[in-house]
Amino acid sequence: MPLTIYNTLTKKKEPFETVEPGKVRMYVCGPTVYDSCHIGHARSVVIFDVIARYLRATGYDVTYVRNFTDVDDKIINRANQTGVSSQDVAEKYIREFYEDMDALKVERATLEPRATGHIDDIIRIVSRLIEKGMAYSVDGDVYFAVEKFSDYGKLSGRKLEDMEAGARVDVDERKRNPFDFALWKASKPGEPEWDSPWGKGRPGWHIECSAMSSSLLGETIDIHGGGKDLIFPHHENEIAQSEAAFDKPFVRYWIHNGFINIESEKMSKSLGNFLLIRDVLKNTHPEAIRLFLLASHYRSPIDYNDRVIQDASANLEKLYTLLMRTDSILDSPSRASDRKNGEWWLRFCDAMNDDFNTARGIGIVYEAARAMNRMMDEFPSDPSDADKKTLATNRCDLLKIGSVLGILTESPGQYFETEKQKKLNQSAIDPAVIEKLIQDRAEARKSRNWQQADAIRKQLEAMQVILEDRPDGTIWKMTS
RNA sequence: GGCGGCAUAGCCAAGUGGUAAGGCAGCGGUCUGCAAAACCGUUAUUCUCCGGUUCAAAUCCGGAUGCCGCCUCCA
Repeated sequence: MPLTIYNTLTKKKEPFETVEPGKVRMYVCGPTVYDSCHIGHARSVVIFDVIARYLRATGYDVTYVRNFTDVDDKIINRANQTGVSSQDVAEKYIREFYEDMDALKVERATLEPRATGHIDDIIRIVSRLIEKGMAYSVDGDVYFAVEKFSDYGKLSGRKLEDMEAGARVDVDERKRNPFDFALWKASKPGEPEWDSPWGKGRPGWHIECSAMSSSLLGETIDIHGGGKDLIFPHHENEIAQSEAAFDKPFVRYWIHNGFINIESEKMSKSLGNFLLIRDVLKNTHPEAIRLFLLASHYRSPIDYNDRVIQDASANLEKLYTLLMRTDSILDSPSRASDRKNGEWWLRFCDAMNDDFNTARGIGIVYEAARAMNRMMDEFPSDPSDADKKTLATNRCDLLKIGSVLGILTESPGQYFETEKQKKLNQSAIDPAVIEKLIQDRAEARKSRNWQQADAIRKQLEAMQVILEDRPDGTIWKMTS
């Protein structure tokens, strides 16, 4: 099955055909850098990270642009509140964004431009829109005239006449239509500003994306993505600006991800339930967060709560347990060396080709895991080379899928060690005490003193320590 | 008021015309000195409800109920 993508513009799944065969040009709206990133940002960034990885894994040459909007009212407000410059605010949160996304194992985009790096492009487009009569300037501000763009509303499915003028829009006498939006804003004293044909000022919201997208990727691009909330007005306005300026379709496929609720409630500042990525990372493995984010379809709303995070964590552990087991059987755990596309990879691609159905893809991962465990259960104590080869091929598929989802990137040993360490730090139990008890138990077992051995097991259980007796010795894990 | 979405087992979640993936939890079993891990079996005659179309519907159409989102520079 060829790749199909649900296009917000047409409200249908469509076969994916790029402007230039084999090449994908995609642009995803990055953050306005005025505050720390929350779990909702993580969802959007991780989803498009996976989309880019998948397109590359299936042979596309992908140019992925994710911007930073680093000049904006919210940044200026933040700067005024905290008494630092807008640039400092932006720098701080760009730095945080990278810290958070690196921790979540998000790959860097091909290009990560900043709005302030494209002021010339912005001015050029705004001038052009004025020349074409699609925009007008008033007192140093420039507005886009929505009535001049006949397709206005085609993305969000709204009609200007339906949008009850003035209902929830500030009435501004200087605007010809209440939905006209600012392309350029005259600066007030102390605000960031650039010279322009309309006087000193700064870009309005939407225009920076049109500028960066067209200058870095071209006037028609393949994919433009972002959160659902951006459909209106942000993306609607981007279409208006870009298509009015260039007279070409702006974007072929619009992709929008759904939102995250917290305990069934919308995240909002007023409810105080904004979950920052850095806080979630304190207690949850980054790959478990990715697993949680990808376990539902990207357009569905999802709920964040302890239960689903525990599920994701348990599932991740299950997969690393499997990898550890395969590695104990395989002499040299082949990595990308065995590049053959096995059954699991092909089935995974089938799922992903259906509008990036990661939920189904993850289901296939678990099926593969079960099949591999079963295979190993049935192995003789000294498995043949043919057995090992089959296992290695399966393992290779699993890791290849993992490299698209951004999971299973650690060695199992490393994974279990860091998880253990993290839980130990939280529980304040001395590992030396645990090791000592395990030794005592080993001796009790040697002398077949089962009562003593079980007593120690119980004692350790009370300390959140679970024992696992293996042929080559006893290992231990911390619970939750 | 306008636009849109969702409703599948105790929980999470795929499935958009051909007879209900997967995960968690539960129960029974294999393995184990006991466990753990792993595996096997089992758990929705049925997809919010009512009509309709069809040889065939969780899937399409109409209606009802419930929940949610956007229309405020929120991912």
